[in-house]
Amino acid sequence: MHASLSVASDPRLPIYRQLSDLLRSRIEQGHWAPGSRIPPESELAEQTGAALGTVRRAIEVLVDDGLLTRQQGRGTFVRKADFSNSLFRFFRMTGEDGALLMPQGRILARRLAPLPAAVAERLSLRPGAEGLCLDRLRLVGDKPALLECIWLEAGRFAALAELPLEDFGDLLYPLYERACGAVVARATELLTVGSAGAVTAERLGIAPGAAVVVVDRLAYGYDGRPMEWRRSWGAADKFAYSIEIR
Amino acid sequence: MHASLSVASDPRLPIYRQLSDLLRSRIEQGHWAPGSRIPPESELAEQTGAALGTVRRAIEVLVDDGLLTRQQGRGTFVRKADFSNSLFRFFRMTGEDGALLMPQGRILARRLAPLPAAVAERLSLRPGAEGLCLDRLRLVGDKPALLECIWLEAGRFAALAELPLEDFGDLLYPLYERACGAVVARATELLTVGSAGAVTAERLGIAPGAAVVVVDRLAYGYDGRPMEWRRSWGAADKFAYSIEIR
DNA sequence: GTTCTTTATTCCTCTATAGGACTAGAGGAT
DNA sequence: ATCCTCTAGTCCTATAGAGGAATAAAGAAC
Repeated sequence: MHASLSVASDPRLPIYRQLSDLLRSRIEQGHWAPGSRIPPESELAEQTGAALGTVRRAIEVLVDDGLLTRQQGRGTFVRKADFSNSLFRFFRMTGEDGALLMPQGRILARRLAPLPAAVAERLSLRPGAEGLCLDRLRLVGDKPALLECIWLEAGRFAALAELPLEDFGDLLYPLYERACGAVVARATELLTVGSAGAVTAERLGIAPGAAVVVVDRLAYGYDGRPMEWRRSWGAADKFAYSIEIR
Repeated sequence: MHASLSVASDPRLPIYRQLSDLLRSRIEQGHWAPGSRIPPESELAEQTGAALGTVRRAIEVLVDDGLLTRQQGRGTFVRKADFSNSLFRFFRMTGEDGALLMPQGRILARRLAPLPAAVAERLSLRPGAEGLCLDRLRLVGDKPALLECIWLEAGRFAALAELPLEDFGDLLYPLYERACGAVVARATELLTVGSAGAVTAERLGIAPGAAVVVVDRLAYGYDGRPMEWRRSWGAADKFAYSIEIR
């Protein structure tokens, strides 16, 4: 327990809680990089003075929270978020034959502009701060599937303002990491239903006024701070989402 | 471990897994009723010959699965599912002042009829088996919010075919339990978007052809068998659903 | 009668320890 | 080269036991 544990946690909390808070802060502050292995349980136990079982319990909390993954015989790793299939979470995007198709991403427009007030607030930036806005179309098998409007902080993502549009590739989050050192840890999404405006409809290849599902996403880094805000539109007739409740 | 554990589980599995399988089967077979307390950990440990920590681990599995809840100082209980706020999971249903309102349920129609093939399949019943169908309107503050079409197996829910429509009350699942001894343990839901037909639109008080969110729900009992199928329609402009992803 | 104390029961936290299972890599046998 | 064996490192399973915390109910004190 002692020295290393007294960092910030409430000492009235159980040791395993204090320990998991400690590990969590190490991860959030980038002390352990995403994808890397954290020290073995035995070492953590020795360092912190807690019993092995207590360390395991602390790690379990973070595994349940999705921050760590364990692999027997290999170690415990800081989890890298994987959004590669997030398109398929809500939309049925298969070809005529039912086969899964790799979605493509195409940047339609890019511009620097002051962040809209609502976006700035969600990104925890001051209103009017400079932002980078990307209009993006995602295609599945050459058919438009999703239209996206993405806002980023201009300063942190300056590299993207210069990059040729052809070099953006099909996935943005790996690009953020490569070009700007920004790693997405988690995101929240809000789903609503609306109707397509003229431009949206044209780009998606649907009738103006047709129902669309709108997904607002706020993506956070490992430091817990919001990083990207995006709004996506998809044809409602392609939408399907299943959940388990109890 | 021994005697009591050898029931069905694969003996190559860890003891805590075998134990959780055993407890699960006890619950699913109604050996321990929903809401009731299961024997204390110490007693289970003694009965099964496993160590206390192993029993706790087994119970933990079922707690994570939502079958049990623990209460320090009181005991461990078979969880009763609570669907009372499931309406609010997907729809913003507040009054003009933003206050939450208690939803009402009103049965519009009831009839005995052969189950449609698709419904019979989902309920694991033979096609053409006799079913009980309920058309139900859910209101929030006197305004129509959700239209539901519910299918049940006629035999098991015979009591509902006789009950005066006024006596159904606002919540169905407690009624199933009172009148038919059928307890809902969990459910799966599938969300899609469609447009309102003439009848649906009229009953929901929206324009014909307006977008609606369709929720198909299949509810299961503690024995793991499907019990009720229902399809709900709600105005799409009231729909909002948020999730956390990582 | 109300309030406080005590006690029994139950789940929770933590320690300590031992052996098993899985992975990766080094080194030897064929 | 390929396959096998061995070893070290790591997480996983299981045991035993001590004391803490929350609950509920019985009994004592006022």
